[in-house]
Formats: sequence, C-alpha cells, structure tokens
Amino acid sequence: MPEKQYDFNQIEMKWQERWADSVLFQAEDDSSKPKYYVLEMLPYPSGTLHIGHIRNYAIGDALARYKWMRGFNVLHPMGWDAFGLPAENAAIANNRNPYDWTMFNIENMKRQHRRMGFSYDWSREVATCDPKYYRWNQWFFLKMLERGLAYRKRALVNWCNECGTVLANEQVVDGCCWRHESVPVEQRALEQWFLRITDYADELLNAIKDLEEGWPERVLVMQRNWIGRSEGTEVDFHLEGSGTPIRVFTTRVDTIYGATCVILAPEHPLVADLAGGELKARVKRMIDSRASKGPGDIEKEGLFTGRFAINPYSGEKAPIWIGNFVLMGYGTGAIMAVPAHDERDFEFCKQYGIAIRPVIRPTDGELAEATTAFTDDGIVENSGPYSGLSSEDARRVMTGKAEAEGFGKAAVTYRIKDWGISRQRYWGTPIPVIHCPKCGIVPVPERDLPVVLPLKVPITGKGRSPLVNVPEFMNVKCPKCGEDAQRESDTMDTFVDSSWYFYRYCDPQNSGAPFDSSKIAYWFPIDQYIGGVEHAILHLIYSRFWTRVMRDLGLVGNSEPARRLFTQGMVIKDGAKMSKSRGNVVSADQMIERFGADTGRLFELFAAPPEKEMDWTDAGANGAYAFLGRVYRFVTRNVGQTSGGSGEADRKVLRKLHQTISKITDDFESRWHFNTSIAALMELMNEVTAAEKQISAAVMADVLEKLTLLLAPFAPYIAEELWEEQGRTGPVFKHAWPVSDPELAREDEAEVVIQVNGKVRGRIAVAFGTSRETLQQNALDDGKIKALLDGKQVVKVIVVPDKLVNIVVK
RNA sequence: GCCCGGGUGGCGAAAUCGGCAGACGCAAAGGACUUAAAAUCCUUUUUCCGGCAACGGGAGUGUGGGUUCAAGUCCCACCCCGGGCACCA
Repeated sequence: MPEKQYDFNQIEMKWQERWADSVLFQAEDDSSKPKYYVLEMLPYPSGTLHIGHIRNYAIGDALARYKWMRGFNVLHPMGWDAFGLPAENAAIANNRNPYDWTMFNIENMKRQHRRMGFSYDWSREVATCDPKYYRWNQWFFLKMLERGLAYRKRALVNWCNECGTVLANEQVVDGCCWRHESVPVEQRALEQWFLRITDYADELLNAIKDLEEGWPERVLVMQRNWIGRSEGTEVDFHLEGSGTPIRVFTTRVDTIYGATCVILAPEHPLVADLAGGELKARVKRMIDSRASKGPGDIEKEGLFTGRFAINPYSGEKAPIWIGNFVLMGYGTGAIMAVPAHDERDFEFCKQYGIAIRPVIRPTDGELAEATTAFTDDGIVENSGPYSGLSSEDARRVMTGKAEAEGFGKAAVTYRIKDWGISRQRYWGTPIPVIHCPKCGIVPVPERDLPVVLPLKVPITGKGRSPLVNVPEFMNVKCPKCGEDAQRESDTMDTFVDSSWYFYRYCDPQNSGAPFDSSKIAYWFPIDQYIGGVEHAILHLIYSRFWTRVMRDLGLVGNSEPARRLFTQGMVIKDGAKMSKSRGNVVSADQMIERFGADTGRLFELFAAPPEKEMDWTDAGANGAYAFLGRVYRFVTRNVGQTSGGSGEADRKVLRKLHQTISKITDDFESRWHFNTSIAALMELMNEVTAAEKQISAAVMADVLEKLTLLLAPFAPYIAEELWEEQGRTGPVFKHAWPVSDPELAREDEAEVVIQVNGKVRGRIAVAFGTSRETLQQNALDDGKIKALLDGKQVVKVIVVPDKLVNIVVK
C-alpha cells in the first residue's frame, strides 16, 4: 500500500473550514486560573502581511499556545490600527472613501491571519477606526483638557510636505518624516494641540528601573536618552544699556567666570531687537541654511551682534553672538559659552577668536592654559569668592545666590517635549472641541460624543484637513451660547489610538466606558508584549504615558502597560531588509501557497533565535517542509502498530523523548530559543525513525502522542491533523502539555572525558555519581592513557564528577 | 565622538554555570530506487599532515596579549560589522 503523503493544502484548508465559525481561543473573564496576556504590536491593515509580520505573530502564537496547554487563562487578542496615513493615501490613490477601503483591508488581514492558523481570541477584535472605539479617544481628550493635560498653543512644529501634516518630535527621524525618509521636515509656526507628557517626564524616567528585568536594555536606553533629563541652573545675563534679562540654562554654573560670550539661537525672540538691517538678512540665511541641511554635520557659524551682556556674578561684559548650533527648542534658547570647559564652545570661540579663560583645574593638577576643553569637574579658580570650591559645591552655592538675589534658579530641563497630537488630516479621531467666536474654545459636551467623521469627503492630500471643506461637519452651534460656531478640523495622531488599544481588548463591547476597571485589574499589566524595536520612543513611550494618565483618572491600578517586552529581529532576504523598492518582499499569501502556513511558521522560528535578524531562504523553508513531511509519514504509518519491541530500544527512545520534553519546556520557560526547540524535535525524530521497527506498540503510541503535542505550538495545523489520526478528539491545544519524567530522561551512564594537559585523549563510561577517587584511578588505569603517560611525571589530576578528568603531566 | 549589541565551517546556526567546539538544518558531492526527473532513503562534509584503510597527529571560534589544570565563554588592548544617540549647553 502506498504511504500517505503530506499534503499541507488539504490539511490546512480542512482545519481552517472546521474552525471557521468557532471561537477556539477564548479568554475567560474573572477566572481563578492564572492569567497570561500576550500581545503583538498592532499592525496597519495597509497592505498584505509579509513574512516579517508573520515572524512577530509566530512568536506570540507559539507562546500563547504553550501557555494555553500549561493551563493558563490566555488572552491573545487581535486588532487593527486602521486609522492613519496609509489608509488615507491608499484611499486617495484608489479614489475611494478611506472607511470603505479600510474595511476591505481589515477583511483581507483577517483572512490572512486566520489562514496562518493564529490562535487569537476573535471575540475581542478591536478596530480603531470604529467610532465605538475612537469615541473614547475623545472622552480621554476631554478629561485631559479638564485637567490641563491637553492644551492648544502656537508653536514651531515639524511639518512634512509629503504628508501634508504636522508631525510629533518622535516622528521625525534624522530630520525627515518617519514615513518619508528622504523628505526633510520643515519648521512651521502653527496653532496646535498638545498633551502634557512632560508632566510625567520624571516618572517615566524613574520607572525605567522597574522595567529593567523584563524590557530589552536598548529600548530603555533609548527612552532614557529621549527623555533627556538634565539638572542645572538658569541665570539672567543683562543686556548692556537696557538691562533686559537674557536667561541662559547651564549645567555648569561653576564655570560662569569663564563665560567669554553669550550665544543666542537664531530664532531667539531677542534677535529681532538686536539684529537690524544687514544682520537681519544674515540671520535669516542662517535659519534657512540650517533647515535645508540635515542635522548633525552643520559647520558652526556665528554672527556678532555688536552688543554686550553683563555677567551677574563677575559683572564683566560678554559679547553677544548669534550661533547656528544653539537650539531654540532646548533650555532657554540662549547659552553662555565657556570655551575652556566645553568642547562646542571651545570650537566656536577658537574659530572666532573669542577669549578662552580656564577657571577649573583638575583636583590633582594645575590650572592649565587651554589647548583643549577640560570638561570634568574640578576645583574652581579665578572666580572671585568661589575660588577654591569644588565644582559641586560651587554649583550649589552659586545657584543659591542666584535664587536669593532673584537673577536665576535651579532648573531641570528635558529633551522630551509635549506630544503634539494635531494632524491636518481627514482620517483620524476628530478632536472634540468647538471654536466659538464669542466663547472661544468650547469642549464638546460628553453627551454629544462621539464626534463622528463624515464619510463622503473630497480627499485632496494637500494643505489643510479635508474636513474644512465639509460644511455639514464644520458648522455647528456653540454648546455654550448657541450661536454659530465651527468644529476643530484637526484630527488626532494615530498614536493616540495605539496608546491604549490593549486595554480595550479586555472589554471591547463596552458602550458606557472605555472599559470596566475590574477587568483591567485582572488582565493587566500585559505579561508579554512583542514587537519591533522601531517603536521604542514612539508607541512604547506614549503608551507608558497614557497608562499613567488613566491611572491618575482612577481607571487603572497599574502604572506600566507591559511587564515584559520582547523585540524580535527583522527578516532579511537576499542580504537585505525586505522592502518594496528592492522587490524582495515575500507575502504571507505567497509563502502559504508555496509551503503552507505550518512550514512557514516552523522555518521562521527555526532559522535563528527570535531576537536576532533572520535570513529567509526558500531552500531553508523547503527543509522545514521536508521535516514536517517526515513527521507526517512517520506518525501516519505507525498509528495502531502492534509489533513487539525490545526493552533496550524502548528505554532509549523514551529517554530521548523525555529529554526533548524537558528541553522544549525549558526553552519556553526561559529563553524562547525556539530554534533549539525545533532542533530537539528533529533529533527526536531522527532517533525514533532509526528505532522505528524495534520499539513496542505502547512506547510508539506514547511517542506519537507527545511528539504531536510538542509540535502543536509551532505547527498547529499538522499537529491537529496528526492528533485526529491518532483517534483523539481535539483541539490538540486543549490537551495538557507533556511533563518530562526525570527518571526516564536520565542517562544511565556518564561519559567521562579524559584529558592529558587539557587535550582529549580518551573517554570512559561510568555510573553517575562515581567518586572522584574512582574516576581518577579509572582514568590512570586506562590502557591508552597509560601509554601516553609513560615516562612523564603526573603533576596534578583535576576531576569533575560525571564530566571529565584532566591529567597534568610534565 | 559616546552608549548598546555582535564577529564560530561554503551558508543559517548550537555549545544555557569556565569543562568534548561545530548539535540541528541548508547547500554540495557520492550512492540506492527510477526509462528519466522530482520526491524519498543511505553515506561523506572545519581544515592541514601521515596512511590503501580502520585510524593517528597538528591547527582552529575577528587580531594580539593575559588569568586558569582547562577559555568561543573571564580580564586588558585593538580591528571590523550592525543598531541607537550626537551640537541637548
């Protein structure tokens, strides 16, 4: 009879149909069981899933299935970040309403995810373009507005011409838009809505230490740098003549006697007063030239204003310059330059022949004529009454003086800025406020939520939000005075949606509140979050902020959204990151068509540990396919076999089986190196295939059952099929994970290596736990070793029980 | 420049606590089956030297030092690759 062949198409379609309408993986609320909340980062349904996404899901899904089999109450929900630029752009390109377009794509994404056999709780699906969801964005916004956490101001903001919208600082990468990597962002002064993330800057920074155990270090480092807290002093210099204060921020007030000039950012408000005529034009050129170049490698350039500022400590006059390297957006937009003790100032002053005056000496050295900036702390010199103090003491005393005399204060500055959430874009959550000519900015009353996006909107992709051109949307009555008024036309950044979507999964149908807090108390924090590192300072910082806001609103008890974060490596093909422009993208559909979902998932987990980059090769995938074929044929031809067996073969196979169970369980519990888990399964297969004819029916049945269970987290379709082949009723993942029996797994003899001077010269088999003395004696008595030792003097013998004997000779 | 990772066969990788380097797989070569191909199965596969052979010997984890009976693993210096930050005062 010809052997049954592995036909993945037939198997995967069969189970997909059988599972189609059932909710296989449903998390139970208010359960007494231990919970496990595992989640992959939210995707845009902008196109097709490619194998880079699949890797992300395959990791999360293997984990979810494993935890399910270990008896956990698992929440593994699925959602769609349907708002945003991809939807709007595609809609423009296809001349369709973004809403229709998105719904179409969501269906497509769902189909792909189902086809991959992922174990989602489909009853908890959330799409952020649904007003049922985004009304709560508006609700949160109003709560923040009440508490002063949301505000509107005119500010210099990042503008991407390609997107036709404003971007948050986090969304600017190398001076360009994060979506258009070759389009430099412009600075524009616009009225914008902001969320006060800086109120939480200290807390977000300090709490990073609580995440050290479960989050990758590089993500935490990036967040620390991004928040960029620095402690220092603000000091007023005074404009000679008028006495107008020029406030500077410094972390090194102890060096202020060495301040030989004051430098203003070209955008500094005072520049307009100081620079007239020709100078004004040069300042404008400076601003323009900086905007046109990427940041980082601009040459330092300065313009002398002809004016001076008085140093409040020394009373000295310092020339006032305008410098292109001084940032308006950090500190006060003005600095004191201390060339002797700051590298940037040194470079600048040297270039323009400005005096360099050292005022700090090393603790164990002399005050040196500066040929390079000495930037360490030391002892203050040539600084009037402060001379002789340590840098640290001087900072404290000098800051105290500034505060006492009212010309300065201790100050903390942050690199992080408030989160600009306004977008001049149609497709996003409408910001729920109304502009009334009489009453000003009036929040939309809660009972009128949600403010729903109109669906028939002429999309231009240029200029202001297309909503401006929809009178039915824009024209409203003021809720306060009843007169004619206009809606806000800005919509919210889509990172608002992704900041709390994972909370909504706990209670997706709730129509009276964003969620029921008691459900959050059970599920949160997320036990394991999985996604790409590219969100380190975007989504992952916004969602930490949002969680704290919700906590302060009394809605949640946790301060952090996720206990553990895992960042998976990229999928590479032909030596390059997959991208459309290189034409090396493998879509989920292509992969399934060629190899099947099981093979694709198995190979993606097998090729490399999940945190590393992974090379996709068709040949490698083919190897995974061949393995599944071997497993399939092995199981189907041995089901119900009744041939007898030898005790010896049985024992060896059982040993390997239990070692494999132990190995894979360890991998799941600690490192998630699924590549070695799958290698262990392959070894098991190699061994049982070799012993196929020698093992008893009972052991064969045991092996088949456990092999199927071990495969289930990685290749669910074939596992389900093989489970059925064995006459079992599924689903296979509702069966308990196998437990390794240490007695069966134990080797009966230890192989002990004998080394002479560290080189392996022989090996002996002994019982486990053989004493050091016996081992040493056995090693020295070994025929081959004896010959090697002939004529040499044994200096020392090192014995590691059950492992090795090293004989040191001269 | 600063801060993280990383460097192991032709390739992806393994070696989890300082104890046999290269598990597992891909590719390649040879063989079996086949009219043939695919599929499948078997064998070889770090490298150099000696040998018809079983086998024996040497070298080997980016480079150079060091600690140790023993180093891919620990320490010091350096080179290269990847990522992050970069005028943040």
